[in-house]
Amino acid sequence: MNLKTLSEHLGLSPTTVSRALNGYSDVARETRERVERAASELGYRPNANAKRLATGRSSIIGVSFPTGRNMLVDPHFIDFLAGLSEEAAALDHDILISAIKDDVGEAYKRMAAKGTVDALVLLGLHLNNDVLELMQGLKLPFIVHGRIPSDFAYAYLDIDNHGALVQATRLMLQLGHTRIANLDGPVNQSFSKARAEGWREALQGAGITPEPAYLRHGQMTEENGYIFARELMALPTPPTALICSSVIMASGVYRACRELGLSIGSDVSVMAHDDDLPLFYPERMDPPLTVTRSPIRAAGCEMARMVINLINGASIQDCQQVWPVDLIFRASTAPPISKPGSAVGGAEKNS
Amino acid sequence: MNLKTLSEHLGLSPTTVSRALNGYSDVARETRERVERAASELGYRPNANAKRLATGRSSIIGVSFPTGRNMLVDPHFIDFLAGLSEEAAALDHDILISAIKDDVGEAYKRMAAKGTVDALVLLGLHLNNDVLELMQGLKLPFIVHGRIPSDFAYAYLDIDNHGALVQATRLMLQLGHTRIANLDGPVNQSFSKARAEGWREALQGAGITPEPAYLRHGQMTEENGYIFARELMALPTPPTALICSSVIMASGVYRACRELGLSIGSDVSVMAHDDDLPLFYPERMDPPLTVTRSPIRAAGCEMARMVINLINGASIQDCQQVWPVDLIFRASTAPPISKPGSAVGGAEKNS
DNA sequence: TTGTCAATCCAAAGCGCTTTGGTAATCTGG
DNA sequence: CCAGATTACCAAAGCGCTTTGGATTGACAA
Repeated sequence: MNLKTLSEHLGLSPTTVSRALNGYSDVARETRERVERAASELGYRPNANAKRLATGRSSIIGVSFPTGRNMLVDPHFIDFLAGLSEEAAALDHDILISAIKDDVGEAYKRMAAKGTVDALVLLGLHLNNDVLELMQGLKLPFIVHGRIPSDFAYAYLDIDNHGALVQATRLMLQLGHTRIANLDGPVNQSFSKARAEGWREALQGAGITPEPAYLRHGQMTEENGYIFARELMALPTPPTALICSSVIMASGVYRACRELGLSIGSDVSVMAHDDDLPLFYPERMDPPLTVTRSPIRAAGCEMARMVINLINGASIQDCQQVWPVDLIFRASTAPPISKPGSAVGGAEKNS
Repeated sequence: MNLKTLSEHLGLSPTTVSRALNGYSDVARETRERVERAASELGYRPNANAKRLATGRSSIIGVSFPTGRNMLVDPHFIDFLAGLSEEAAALDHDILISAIKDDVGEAYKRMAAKGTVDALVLLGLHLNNDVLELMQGLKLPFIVHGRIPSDFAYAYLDIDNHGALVQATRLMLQLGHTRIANLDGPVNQSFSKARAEGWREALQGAGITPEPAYLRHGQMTEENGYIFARELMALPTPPTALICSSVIMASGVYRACRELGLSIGSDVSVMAHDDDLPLFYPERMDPPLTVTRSPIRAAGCEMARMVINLINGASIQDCQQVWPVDLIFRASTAPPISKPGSAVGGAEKNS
């Protein structure tokens, strides 16, 4: 059942049927209704590829992620993808995921030239990445999750990672901590850098020199949380507060503390950034985990809307958002205990 | 840069250029090489939509999952998707994920008629689902992850869930357990049913009547593992062996046992099915978890290959696989302790 | 020399849709 | 009653590719 046979069936021209189905005003209401009825009765669906060829639009938005295998097993990415695809579906768009193996630039060029997708959602961009320059040269609209420094204006959605760490660090400071560690994400990711800077600034604002050994970078896994916590607590002067980049990491920290016999919320304070991942519930942890919070799934939803706006001609300036994060206080953070014998720093302040 | 301008540039007809690029034999080797060189130098990429319209093939395989939100947050699904997309990319196919909201049948019909995808990969099918009958009516090739009873032959890949539970139950029996619980998946899923039947048969084979209270169905979450374990252990005659449908569930069981002061591997034996999920490592659990094992990611890879074969005309009979599972014995399973005072059943047999 | 055949190449007809640039009929107001 | 608007429809020209069904050439055997 294609347009031609449907139009013959109706005794109309393909033009009129097409225009009726696409909501043009130059077709009589009565005719439109007749066409719509026939189309649904006969189960007519316009051939997507013909439509795409004729219009030059595919209603498919591509999601690309550079690192191949690693990305798809990261719950952060997945939850983001869930939000994106859900909202895209609601707006009649499909999501095409393409696992890029090696040459990212080449893959983007290919996608742009092939015309399979109307726009690209870029994820997990590294710092000092030339991908933005490359995309600028292509005609394909794109939006980035996160921000990286660039001479160009581009569409993005990011959360306020810098502000999150400022808030988190200040909270620890207000509780009286001075030895505050930052268990950060991978060193080459922009969000990690923003977090590190927020941490540094908040400390310096309180007159404390950031201790380099208290800043650790790595993939946000349970494993790394565990390793970092063990290493930090083995320092001659261990931190009393640990700020983690993810709840997953924090769960590794909890495990390390349990092994070391450290009581979280008294011996050591722990907090993390909570992306609201489906399998990790900070409020159910023992003790409940203090977090800065911003659901990554919601970011996916919003980015679907934004990228579709972009396709429809919205200006780049209208497609730039930075989301603030909430600070949710729970039992994993408390004033430090001044242990006799290891009294370094102290709790001069009270919150 | 399209075919026409490229062919003008070369002083050849579009026909010849097209045929050269697509490897037809009726073009001189020298010409072909000249065309290929020019194409890569000028960065020519055939327009995907024009190609699709002309050939009727899209090289896109659709993945559909009925349950909307729940699915994308399930690590099992994600890891499967990772394998699928990786292998599909290697075979020059893209993956299109469409989150279906409400009417599944309608959505499939739409996909089939639109021609966006060459085939569909069906996941998470419920028992007594009419989706197979529906797909049979469509011309779109499809393959199912799992098996559900049907009058038709259809392509599928499944693991031997029945055999897995037979193996697991027999292991527990050989260790001397007689009160063996099955913490199964959702009741309306075919794999859960197969597992329940395997459990039942293995017990009956040993002359033991399956105790209905020992069979629990539910989503394979940590939460449910915890709840089921608490409930089972609160029975007047609690089981001494727990077989879980997933490592995730088992981690909930571990938590429950810790709380109850039960020592896993002596007070109670625990095992699970291991899909080889990236964030759940049974060998690192404490104690290491005995499992039946079959990487779900590998299933995704293989299904990509199978569905592409199917598109290329392979017979349905050649696209049916059932994978055996490995049994990996670790410290979480051991002979039961005959507690004085609650001696019900016993360890008559030795392995 | 002539017919045959393989080797190369190409014109033109789609694939199924949208969109441009109309035409014909009907409706206005003067 | 007529010029100009308005309304409702449609023919035909693409979109950029593949594929069918030749056409052309030169080699080779008869």
